[in-house]
Amino acid sequence: MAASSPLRPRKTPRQQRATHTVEALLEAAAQVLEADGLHGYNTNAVARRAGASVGTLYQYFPGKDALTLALLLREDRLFHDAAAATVALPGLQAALNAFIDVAVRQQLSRPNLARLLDEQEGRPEFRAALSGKYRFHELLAEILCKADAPARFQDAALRRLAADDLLALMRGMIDAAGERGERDADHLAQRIGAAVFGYLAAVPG
Amino acid sequence: MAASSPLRPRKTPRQQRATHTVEALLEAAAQVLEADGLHGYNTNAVARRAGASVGTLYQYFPGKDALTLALLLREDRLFHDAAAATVALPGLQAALNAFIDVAVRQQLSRPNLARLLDEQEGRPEFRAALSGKYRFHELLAEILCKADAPARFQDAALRRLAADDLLALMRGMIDAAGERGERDADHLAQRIGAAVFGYLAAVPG
Amino acid sequence: MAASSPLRPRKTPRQQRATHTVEALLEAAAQVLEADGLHGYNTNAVARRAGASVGTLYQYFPGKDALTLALLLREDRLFHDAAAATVALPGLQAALNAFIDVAVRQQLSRPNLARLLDEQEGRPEFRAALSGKYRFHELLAEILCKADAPARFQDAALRRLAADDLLALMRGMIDAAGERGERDADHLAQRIGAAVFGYLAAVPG
Amino acid sequence: MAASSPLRPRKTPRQQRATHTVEALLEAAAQVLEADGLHGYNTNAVARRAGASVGTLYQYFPGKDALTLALLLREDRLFHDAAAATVALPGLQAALNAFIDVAVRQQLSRPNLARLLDEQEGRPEFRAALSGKYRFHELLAEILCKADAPARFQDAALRRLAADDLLALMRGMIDAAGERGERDADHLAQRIGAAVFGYLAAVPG
DNA sequence: TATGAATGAGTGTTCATTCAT
DNA sequence: AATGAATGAACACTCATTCAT
Repeated sequence: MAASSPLRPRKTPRQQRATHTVEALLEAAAQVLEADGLHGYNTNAVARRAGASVGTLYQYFPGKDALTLALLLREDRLFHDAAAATVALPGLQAALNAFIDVAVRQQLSRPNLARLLDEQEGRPEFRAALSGKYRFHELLAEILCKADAPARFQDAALRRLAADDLLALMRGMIDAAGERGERDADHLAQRIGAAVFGYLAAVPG
Repeated sequence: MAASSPLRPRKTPRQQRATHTVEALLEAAAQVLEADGLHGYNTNAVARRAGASVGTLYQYFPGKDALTLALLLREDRLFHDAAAATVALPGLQAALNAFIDVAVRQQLSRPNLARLLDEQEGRPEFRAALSGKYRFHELLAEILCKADAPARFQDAALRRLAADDLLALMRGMIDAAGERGERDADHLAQRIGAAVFGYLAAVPG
Repeated sequence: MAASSPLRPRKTPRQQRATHTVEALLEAAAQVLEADGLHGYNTNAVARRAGASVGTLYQYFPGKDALTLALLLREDRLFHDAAAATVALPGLQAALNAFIDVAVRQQLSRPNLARLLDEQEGRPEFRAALSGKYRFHELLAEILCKADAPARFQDAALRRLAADDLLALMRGMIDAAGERGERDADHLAQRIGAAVFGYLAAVPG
Repeated sequence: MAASSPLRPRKTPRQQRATHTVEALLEAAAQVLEADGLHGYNTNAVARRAGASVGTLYQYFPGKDALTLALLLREDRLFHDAAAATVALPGLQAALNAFIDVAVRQQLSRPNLARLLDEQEGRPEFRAALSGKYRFHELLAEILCKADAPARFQDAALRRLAADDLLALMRGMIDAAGERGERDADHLAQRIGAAVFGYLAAVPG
């Protein structure tokens, strides 16, 4: 199952030790990004912080971008799993509020990491690799399908657009809040809720 | 009194030719960022596209960051000037809608540039240099002071927070729309309006 | 008395399984060189193709050079054994033609491998290890001693020089033919024969 | 005229200083190959020996291979120019002897360099770039057209094959002689002549 | 002053080799 | 003995910056 794409992980670790190493590398990458930003994010620094050598890093990742992508996917999966649980909540409002809450807490926990990864997601190299994964849009869209959602969101295209807008809106507000050093997740979630529900009520169909 | 800060332009061009060169360099920087992204943004490429030499670039800018900052300030000023005109419009709704419109049109004209500069604005090196300039927050805050705005925005802290939130929300939505290739500025502005006015109506005071 | 030279095989395999492993490694090395050239020739690739691990490779060979040398010796021995049989043939012409034929067939069977090994033979690290082995010169020189050979090859120095020249001439022509993709061994052998016999007839004594 | 192929020189030097630098880099590459072999041939070593920095090397050559190719072309051109002058000599024998002489002297002057470059010429990356250049075959073929050459070389295919064979034969003999440390160019040329004229007289048509 | 050649620290990546399991 | 994970020195290459002309 190992692949030779420049972005796919090089080999699936078979021994337990190897699994630990991969985990350590991803966590180190996250820490370096959070602490030192893109500027300090280089393969040697990541390996060092992971307590490994560069060579080890390259055993599992065919290049720096592959490491970044793996980290992106890891964070996205964390968010996706938590967000998926909110979809089932009864009622549009409860589900959306929970969704917002999950997003806020995830992004505020390591604000710099979250922001930098958001930026990385925009890179053309990653678009293809990310397009099929963790579709937050679809989770949101599913929420917008709920019985008590405005009727016009029965339209799939509109729903999709709304999901995109809301995700972007949330990301923008959370990233900015993180950059300002905000820590009060509840307050931020409330304000985001105001924008989100306002959007849903008023967006032209 | 001319300064030697690593971010301040090296010399204020007094001759017309010099002004022209600086303009060409900034425009070249903008074009490179728009077309090739951060990846292709290097001093040699900028100088080449400007029809100048690297040496010339360094005559006017003490370093790459100073060039980036100058570009940031240029774009910010363009936006600021257009946005400032909207503040005087009568009524909260008219002013805000105009403000949104200005923001959408500016950012959609060169979506990649806008997004990349947004990212750059977050860099610590630039925070100090940008903090005193072009305060979009204050423009927005001024709009929120209007007679027909919700009374709770008389509170300066709340107003400031709302302005921050709204700017972030707008940026998030416009950047994402630009990344998706959206071109219909009016439609985007309408959707942003929905979120903005919803936020203002519902944000907890 | 087993040695720890960096070129001598680490241990003489006594068990059959070990012999088999060593064979597999050598054959894998040959295949990698033939298919991927020097560029693809690395210990991990060789081990993988042999169905073994790098660790195993290093159990039998103290280093990459030792592996290369062993391969060189294996190929040389193959050639030597076949060539030695030609020496006994009656008459200079028959013997020489047979010798040429053997050389052509051996080198054309895996032209890239042959060429790359020829190049490796020149490396200083290998000179000493190869100098005492498989002396093709001596086989050729023996042929040049035959009764019907030109009388001036009674001189040992001249004979030795001629043997060197002829081997070099043959290698050069076969390598080039292999590189061009020639497959007709007989035709090539004929042309080589023309040069070889011409040389013997005319070389100044 | 600057190119973006990975093998074409990056920019044509315009200032005199730059021309000197390029010359120095090529000469340094030649010296490193001659003295330290492929093992010591790396871009930093070449730059250092040229009294330049790596960066300078990469201003003129887009990569190590491009440097190697440029050196190959330089050496080939030297040989080609000298060899071309021999074609006009009257008579097959005089021309061929002169050709051999030129080849021997060129290759013996820096035997290791000559051999290593011969090896490099075989690399697939270079085949295309070299195929249209300096066609020694054609020079030799021209010589084989002379009035006093065997009539069967009127056939173009046969002539081409003979030229290939003779070049290969010469290279093989000279490289081997160089490796053995031979210095007597005249003697070597005589022996090569024996093989060459023997080939021409006896090669099957 | 403008040019563009030169610099070299920094970074990504490879691969021969070692060693814990 | 065999495995394959880990190591790290070595090397290719970039690019912000300097400086001779």
